[in-house]
Amino acid sequence: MQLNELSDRSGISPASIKYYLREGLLPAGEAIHATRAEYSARHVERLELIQALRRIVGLNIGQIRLLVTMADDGVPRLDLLAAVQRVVLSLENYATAIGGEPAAATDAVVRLRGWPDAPSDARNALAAHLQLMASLNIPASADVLKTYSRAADDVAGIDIAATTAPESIDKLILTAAVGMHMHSQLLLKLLALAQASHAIRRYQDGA
Amino acid sequence: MQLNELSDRSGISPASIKYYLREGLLPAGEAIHATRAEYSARHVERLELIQALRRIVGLNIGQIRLLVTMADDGVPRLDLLAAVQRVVLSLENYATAIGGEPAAATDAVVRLRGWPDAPSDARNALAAHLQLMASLNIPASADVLKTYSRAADDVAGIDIAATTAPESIDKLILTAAVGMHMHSQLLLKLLALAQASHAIRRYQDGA
DNA sequence: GCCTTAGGATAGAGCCACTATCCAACGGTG
DNA sequence: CACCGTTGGATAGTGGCTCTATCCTAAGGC
Repeated sequence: MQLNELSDRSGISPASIKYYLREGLLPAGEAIHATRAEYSARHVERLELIQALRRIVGLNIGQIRLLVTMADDGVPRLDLLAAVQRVVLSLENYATAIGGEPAAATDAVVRLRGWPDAPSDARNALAAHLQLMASLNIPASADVLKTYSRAADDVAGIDIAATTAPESIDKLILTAAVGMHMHSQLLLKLLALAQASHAIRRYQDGA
Repeated sequence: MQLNELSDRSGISPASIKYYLREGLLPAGEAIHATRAEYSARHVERLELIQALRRIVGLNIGQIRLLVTMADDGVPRLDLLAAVQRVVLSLENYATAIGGEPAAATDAVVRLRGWPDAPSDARNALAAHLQLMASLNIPASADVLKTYSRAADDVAGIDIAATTAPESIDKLILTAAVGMHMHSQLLLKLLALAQASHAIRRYQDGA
């Protein structure tokens, strides 16, 4: 198919498709000659992925490019999933190599939960975040960490089954990213409702 | 103090301060005459609030204006806190009045947790989010909701004590918004680490 | 009474994600 | 065989957002 048909099938304007081509999110079609190129179902799928990552998950062009480049380079799926986690859960804005008290608190959480003692983006991000909280005078007590980490452990335990049946790399990224995003947002919404509920109860009992 | 001193004390450029004045985030100083205005400690505090909401929490100008307008209008603190929750936890992008299955699931969660059966932004957002998930073919099972809501309930239970000692309305907004943001991000980081840990264990056991 | 400076208004910058325009080349159609 | 319409490719423009820089007028201090 040619550009116009690709546009019709994906619902994305030709101008935007050209933009994605320029930005390296969408591989070039097979050039028939100077002014014709043939696109395939793979391009439709890629556009669906791009659309979902933009509109639903809210990633920017650079983040999407990172993911699709990894996919096209054929990096191992675990690395790919780690990258998805990094961009979807905003683990990327944290410098590595945090030391001192936050690192110790992070280690304590890992031991408490019996999680494998391996370095990861998530672990760095957690340590960095604890440091940030401390610097803002919002210390996270051991009690808070205990309760939060138990909650996270419980939730992660039932989440993990979701990453199955990847027909294609693009589909894998799509389901992983969208699923991760929606589940984290679900937890946040529930947290909001729980907070509101506790606040109501508290003010009613107090009044 | 005058504009330049306000700028020095807050670390915000005079141009930006003028911008905040124009946008209605910062009340005008007391006009001495046509070309002089006197600013007070209240303005410094307000600028700190604006800065924190922008840089740390990541709110945009419109969201900040909403909060400070409410504060200046003297709305009840509970309403103010609800508004803070709405913008910090992104409850605002959801239309109200969701019905059908998602609303039923939401009601079930409320009953299960023994939360007060009152309408709220959080409740609407939850129902809307469940609807969105269903439409994306990522249904949230009763099991998921049970585990997630228990986690949220636990976390909210220890969070609620944080909202104390508000010396001023601006400080109340600041601590509430920053605290809410940092705690929700903390939970997300822990969730990321938990997910990564479960994934590692799973792949190690499987391999 | 003059010169520096504050305040206020307006316009511009820089980033992002598109979107519209322009142009040369080619293929289908008559 | 010639021509019109469309395609692909490059480039420039748009709109929203958050500032930032410039300009001008009116005062206060010396």
